[in-house]
Amino acid sequence: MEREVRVRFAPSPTGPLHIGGVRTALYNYLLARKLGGKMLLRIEDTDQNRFVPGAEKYIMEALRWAGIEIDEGPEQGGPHAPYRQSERKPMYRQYAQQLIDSGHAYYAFDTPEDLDVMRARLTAAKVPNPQYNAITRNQMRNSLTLPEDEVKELLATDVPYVIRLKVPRKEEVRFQDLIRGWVVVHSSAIDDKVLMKSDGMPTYHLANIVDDHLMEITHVIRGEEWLPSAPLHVLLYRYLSWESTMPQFAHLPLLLKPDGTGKLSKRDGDKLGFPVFPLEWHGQDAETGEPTISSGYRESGYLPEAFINFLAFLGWNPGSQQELFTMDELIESFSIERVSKSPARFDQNKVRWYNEQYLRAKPDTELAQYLLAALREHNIECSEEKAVQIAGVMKERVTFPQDFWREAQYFFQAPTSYDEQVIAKKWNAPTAAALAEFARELPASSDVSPDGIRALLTQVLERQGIKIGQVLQALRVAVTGVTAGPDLMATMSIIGTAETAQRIETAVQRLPQ
RNA sequence: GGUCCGUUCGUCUAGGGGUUAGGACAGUAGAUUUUCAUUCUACCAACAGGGGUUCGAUUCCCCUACGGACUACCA
Repeated sequence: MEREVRVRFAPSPTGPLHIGGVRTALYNYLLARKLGGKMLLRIEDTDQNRFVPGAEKYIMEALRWAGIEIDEGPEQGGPHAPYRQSERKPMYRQYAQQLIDSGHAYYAFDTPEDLDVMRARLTAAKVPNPQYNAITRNQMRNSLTLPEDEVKELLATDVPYVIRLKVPRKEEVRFQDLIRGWVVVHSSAIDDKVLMKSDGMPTYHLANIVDDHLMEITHVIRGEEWLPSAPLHVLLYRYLSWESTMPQFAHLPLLLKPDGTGKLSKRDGDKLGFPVFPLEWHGQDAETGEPTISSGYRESGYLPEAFINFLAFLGWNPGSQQELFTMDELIESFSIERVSKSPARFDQNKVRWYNEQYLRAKPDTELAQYLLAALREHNIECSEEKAVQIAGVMKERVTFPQDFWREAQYFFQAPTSYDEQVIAKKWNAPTAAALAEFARELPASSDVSPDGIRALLTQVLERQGIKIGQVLQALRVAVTGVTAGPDLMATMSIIGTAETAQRIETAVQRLPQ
């Protein structure tokens, strides 16, 4: 019987999610939806030392903003609750015990100092890969080397100990990665990983295998940084006798810093010149403890659709020439086989381009709301109708929602200064005279449409014997103060004939001829 | 150092034993526009190197180089 597809996104709440994490979540989500399965969110908080308050909430909010819906998780619950590993603590012990009973794991009583000494000794002896393994475990203090009685005694006391996996000395471990094909690693390259820490918490390796099994996960889609430890996970499935239902693995290519040196990390914050986080993050400096703010895509004005579309294409493509995809289209077209193997760099230009595309596709009435919100903040009255008109003429010229207000202020405020270059070149007595006459007649004009205003202007200029091209730049600067903007006739029409006339008169008075 | 993964225009990528190696972003030029932007058109620009296999390799294999990940009682 075909198993229901179940995938999980399993972040550790040690800070904000960065865009690489969002992409991992996205690919998991796309696969789940594509195959009619379930998307789980599991919080991997087994390291109590690295707990960061607010991180879990941030992760959930970021996913929600991005449009990645969770079917089972800490918030929504589900048949395999709880979905926080710290709350599942009692469940892991028995599996570690099972491994000990079957001879695949053992107790180790070495102190951190013992381990340091061991590593130092191996390094001094020029051992290529100092690790706790099939060879070195014989020289350490563990249930393999100590007499049985002593082990029992130690366990009965409160001497701290860990449980380690007994990795075979010589064995090829292989698995098939959905993206990379067969991956083979020799067991000698894997060390005797700690499964249970001395604080009673499982490590990632144990917890993730146990939870994936219990939660009936069918596909593990995670970052490439997990590739080297995947064989270890295969070994765990085998020793726990779960190999027949072991999930399929897919290791995603990393997201690199734009200069190509190293993977993107959350510590990059704002250092790269673009946000690495979906949402703004309020944290604190690791050394000084000072509060810090890292910018986010949401606050920078990126639309989630654009952000997601861009992110989906970082390491995946549909094989067609289509660039713009809604979430539903992404789901429809997604396949894990088309994820590329090689790492990708973030391209700021392209995210911006995506944002412009999605912004322009929105109806004017919706875009007008961005402007209206900014106007309210500045205590400026504006009818919805007027805001819709402005949005309509401005939409081709903006990248972010906040650009509407920034670029369109002259619709509400008369210019306080005028572009000097245009004035020097285009402002002269005949022009001023013609514009003055235009301004005198404009308020009485019955047709206030762009075409009507144009007709009046043409009429006035004809009387004066001036060509329209000679005065338009001057007129624009007189009305708006700046040289660039949407169609001037439409601009004047939106500003209103009375206000436009007044602005022209002001300019005629103030500017030298 | 060791293990593993990767390498097509500046960037994201398509392709795949015989192609004018395709698209998108960026860049450049032109057209449109009263301006700027948009839009349109064109241009620029890539198979890391060396060996094989083959009639023929950018494509398959090997080596080298380069890049990256991992190498914790972190995930």
